[in-house]
Amino acid sequence: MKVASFNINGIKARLPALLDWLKEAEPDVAILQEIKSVDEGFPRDPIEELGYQVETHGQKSFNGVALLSKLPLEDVRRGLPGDETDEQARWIEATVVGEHKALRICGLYLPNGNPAPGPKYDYKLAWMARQKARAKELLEQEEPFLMAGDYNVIPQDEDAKRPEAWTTDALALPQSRAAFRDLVNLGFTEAFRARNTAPGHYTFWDYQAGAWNRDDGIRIDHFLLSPEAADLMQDCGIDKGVRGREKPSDHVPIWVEFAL
DNA sequence: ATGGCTTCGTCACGAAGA
Repeated sequence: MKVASFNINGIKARLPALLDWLKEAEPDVAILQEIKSVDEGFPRDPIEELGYQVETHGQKSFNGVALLSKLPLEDVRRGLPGDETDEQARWIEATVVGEHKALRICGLYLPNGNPAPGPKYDYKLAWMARQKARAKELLEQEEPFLMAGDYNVIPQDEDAKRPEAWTTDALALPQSRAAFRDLVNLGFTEAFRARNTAPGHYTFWDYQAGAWNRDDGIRIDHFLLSPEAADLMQDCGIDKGVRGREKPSDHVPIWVEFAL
């Protein structure tokens, strides 16, 4: 079973690029972030025509996450628990039922947090604390589960082409990195780094300043796997080439193949 | 050396992203 995550930066602007990628990458499950659409405005039809069940958690203009699956999705849950006043659509969960086992999937779009310090950074750290609480609950099930998406965290210096440019940024501040480590250290496997320790692998290149042409990227999209999911991982990767296409998102897809 | 863009919503530009 191939599970992929892709921050598409607007479903309306990205529909052709998304459909092209789905047809060629053929993920069984695609976790989308920044759909920037309300649920009613999401173009379900062309995606359903490719054989996907579509579950969205959207809002107007900003944020918004979605799950696409060729296998049945059960127990869909929208929103990150822990703060009833939080109106930002950044979290969606569902269980995908495979041939032999089920996999709980959490799709997330973690707050950017800039400028830091400030209220947006406080929101980011509070959101990460809520994510940690939810992760603990799910780990206690001792079943395969994963949390994937745009974490808006550069875990280490080797995850940026120019780490010195990010030292005061919310994506790389020590507190952000500590919160990410704290989460991983609950017992998760960070899929990409479990298989590849080399620098120079990125998932985001800014639209500005010719970042793509200079390969001036950062690695901020991640898969965290529970022990039971990590045992099933067969391969993972980054679809870097997608960034060089017509009208691309500023992120590229990442994926994990499971023996499921 | 520096700055360079793209999206959405609503209607020419502001806000947000990272």
